[in-house]
Amino acid sequence: MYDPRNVEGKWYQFWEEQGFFHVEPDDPGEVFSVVIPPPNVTGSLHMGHALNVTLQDVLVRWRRMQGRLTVWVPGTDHAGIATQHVVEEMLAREGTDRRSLGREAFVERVWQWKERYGGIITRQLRRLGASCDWRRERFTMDEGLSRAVRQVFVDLYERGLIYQGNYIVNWCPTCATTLSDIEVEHEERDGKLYHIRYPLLGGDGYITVATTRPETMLGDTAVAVHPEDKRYEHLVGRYVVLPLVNREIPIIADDMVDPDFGTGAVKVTPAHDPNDFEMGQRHNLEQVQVIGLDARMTKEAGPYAGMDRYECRKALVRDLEAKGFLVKVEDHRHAVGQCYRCDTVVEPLVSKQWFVRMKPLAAPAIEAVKDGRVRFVPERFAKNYLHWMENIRDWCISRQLWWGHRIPVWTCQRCDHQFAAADDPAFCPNCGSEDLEQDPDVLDTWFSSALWPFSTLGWPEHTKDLERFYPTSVLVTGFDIIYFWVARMIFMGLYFMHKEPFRHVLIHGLVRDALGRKMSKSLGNGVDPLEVIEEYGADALRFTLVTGIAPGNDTRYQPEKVEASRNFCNKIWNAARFAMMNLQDYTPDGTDLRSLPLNLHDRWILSRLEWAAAEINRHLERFDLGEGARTLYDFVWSELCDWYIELIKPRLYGRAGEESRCTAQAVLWHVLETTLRLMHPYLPFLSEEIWQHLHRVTGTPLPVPSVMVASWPAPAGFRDEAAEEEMQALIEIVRGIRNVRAEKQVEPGRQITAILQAPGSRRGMLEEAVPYIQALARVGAVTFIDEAAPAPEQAVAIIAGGVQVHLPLAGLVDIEQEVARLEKELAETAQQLAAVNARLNNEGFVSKAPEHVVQRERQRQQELAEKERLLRQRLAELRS
RNA sequence: GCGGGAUUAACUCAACUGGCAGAGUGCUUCCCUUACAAGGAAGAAGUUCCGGGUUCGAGUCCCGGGUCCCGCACCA
Repeated sequence: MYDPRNVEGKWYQFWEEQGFFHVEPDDPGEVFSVVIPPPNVTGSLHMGHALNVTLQDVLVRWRRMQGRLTVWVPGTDHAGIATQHVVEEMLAREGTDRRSLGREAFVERVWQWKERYGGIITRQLRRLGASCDWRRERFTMDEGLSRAVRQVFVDLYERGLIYQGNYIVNWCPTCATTLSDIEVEHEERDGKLYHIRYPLLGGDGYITVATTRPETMLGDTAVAVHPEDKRYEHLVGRYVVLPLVNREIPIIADDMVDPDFGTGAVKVTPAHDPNDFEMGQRHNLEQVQVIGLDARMTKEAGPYAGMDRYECRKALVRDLEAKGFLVKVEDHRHAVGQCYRCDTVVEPLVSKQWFVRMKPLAAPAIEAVKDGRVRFVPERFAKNYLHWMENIRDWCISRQLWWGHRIPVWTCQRCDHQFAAADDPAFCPNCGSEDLEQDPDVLDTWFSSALWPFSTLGWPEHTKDLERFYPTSVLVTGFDIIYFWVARMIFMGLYFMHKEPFRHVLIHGLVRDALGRKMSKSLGNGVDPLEVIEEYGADALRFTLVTGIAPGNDTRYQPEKVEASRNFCNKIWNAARFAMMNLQDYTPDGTDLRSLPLNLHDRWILSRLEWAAAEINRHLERFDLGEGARTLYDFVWSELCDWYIELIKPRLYGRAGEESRCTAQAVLWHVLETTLRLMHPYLPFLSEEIWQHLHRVTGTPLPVPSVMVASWPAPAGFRDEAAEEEMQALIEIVRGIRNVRAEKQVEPGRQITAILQAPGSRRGMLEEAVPYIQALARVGAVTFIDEAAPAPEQAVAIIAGGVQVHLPLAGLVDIEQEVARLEKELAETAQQLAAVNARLNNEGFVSKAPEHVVQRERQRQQELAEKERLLRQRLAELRS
């Protein structure tokens, strides 16, 4: 039984020590380069990583074997909020917090933490077999990448593409920082719609507004209606008195108001709602901030000051009701924005933040995808990308955190001059003062990861790596970060490198649990890949993750699937053991296999192997890793193991003479060795273990030190259609006999006799195959009779592969049963034949279908007609 | 509201440019046959969600509908 535990670690260490993962930019060859989506330093490997990394590793190992100059750049992301949280929690356990530590000391603690735990995930990637070039490992906060971040910031700042402004942003009160638009998740929730009466100034009536957030009314600075709304036309321009607050605010008309929603009149709170903010700008409305950074009411909220926003809502509604302003409260389902990190309801508020002006950056990034310089696989994701890019808003990049790239902007405390600088400045370039203050905020983590494809290669230095490996060949990532990351890499890459950062984006789905649920900490349904590796091996996990997946689609993790993969590994292991047992006295001597007296099944397996190799290659080219895996599986199990190995057993045991034995050995060696290379991208450890053994056992010097640097199988002209057709017939005959044995319940050990009636075209093949039919179908004597001869008595007839096989089974043959069986088969055959005939008699089909399709149908027609003829003949004999 | 997926054997999923609907698991029967019981042999199992259409031919393309899922959106 194969035990991966004793195998995997050893080979990974060997590969890494031998430097097989590493290449130099000066090395020759067409480039295949990949950058890993950097996992969070705080993270540990989950199934999503495992899938993502396996896909990359399969592609990388395959291309490397193909001879491409292949580099896979690994690294980790500093993950601002997540990492800061982790360290803050640690501090909390120590009974302290970051504020008592102070900024510098806190950042120092985070670095310590990173040094200590940051390596966990990269070690886990090694366990999976990831063939990353670890000498190129980077971290988004290391010196080089920080330099790149500063350079980019300064550049964009100086070109006016980064600006600072007072705008409405998303604020997470728990994380105490702003969030970009995409970091806010909208979730439908049951809420209430409050209808509140706002009295007109002058006391001659009122206007009723509807809101889901009554507490924000304290910050209302207008009421808006649609300009064409007849109901309110006469009120536009008048004022209302804000209840409880007694502020006089105008009634304005704005297109944004939907007359059909609520009462058609909307309260406007420019300081706490993005739409209201815009409306406020259009109408020059005052902003009154009534909710603070701590999600408590500010002093602007008067009597409500200090209350939490939800407490305030309750109190306010009570007061409105008491004073008769509340008209009604309706149930209302609406989307509430929540922080993607901590699920806290986000508070929109106005503050001074840094933004990236997106329109000019987005335009080329849209073009690059539209004209196919960047291709999404599957293509449909391009649509999402384009839609988002085309409707993009400016990107809020400042975060009120301490862990991250600090914004490289300084303000002179003497002359107020503000400037960005790549290097920490000693004095103000304007007035020379040394009294400078740096902006306290840090950048959105995604700002640095947006640079990843070129910053990891050395930018802003003009390195050889950058020149050789950029643009990268393919980016492999999940659909969930297309906006966060992929889109941003594309515009940054185009802007700073003038070239798209990658040619293909391979998108994969989520790994869900066995019930189809998202794996999550709160559900506790996550499966730890490391535990799976411990139990089943990395190869089994890898194979599981890539089998049966289609690009972009989610997959479910089911333990049975890993078992199936583990079994596959074991199957290969046992087949290899068998092969090696029988190859101990064999050493490949470079003889061309074609010069050997090849048997039918030799030619067949060589042909099938070559077909499988071409097929796997084709699937990999198309990023169809799942189909490639399936092809490999089917070839190894259903062809190599089930048939070829069984067929050569008599030969290997010397029953067909020494020459036949040597030939079988030569073919077996070749097929196994080639198959190991074919499987290596999927099953790196197992293939290496066997490949090394195989060479040692057969005393073959290694052509290269490892299968991972061996060459990818290339076509060698072994395709043989005739052999495949004949072998197919032989398989059908063997199966036919086995089937009859099972149906007639012939004892497994009992040998039976077979009498063959075959056309001349099959005669040679069958005569050669006699010993194999005997071995595989447990047949004793095999005799041939003339095609025209009458069928033997008391025999069951099988019509398969264009051949009649008679099995005399005295005592087991019931004529009536036999007639019934053959009639059933005849009916099926006749039906199939009728369908084929109908197709071929159809003028349209013959004239319009491609030649090879018509040809195949003709072939089939012939076979079916022959089968039908033989069945009828046999039935007639039985009935006479 | 707009967009996108999914829908195929009991379960989980494949099926490239339209060309004989396939695997794995499970199920039934038999077998410890000198690589492998994590195995071998044989077998049962399908209205490809429904209804139209295009086509010689549709799981695949088009139109309409059902169910489930996911994005995006300024319904306060």
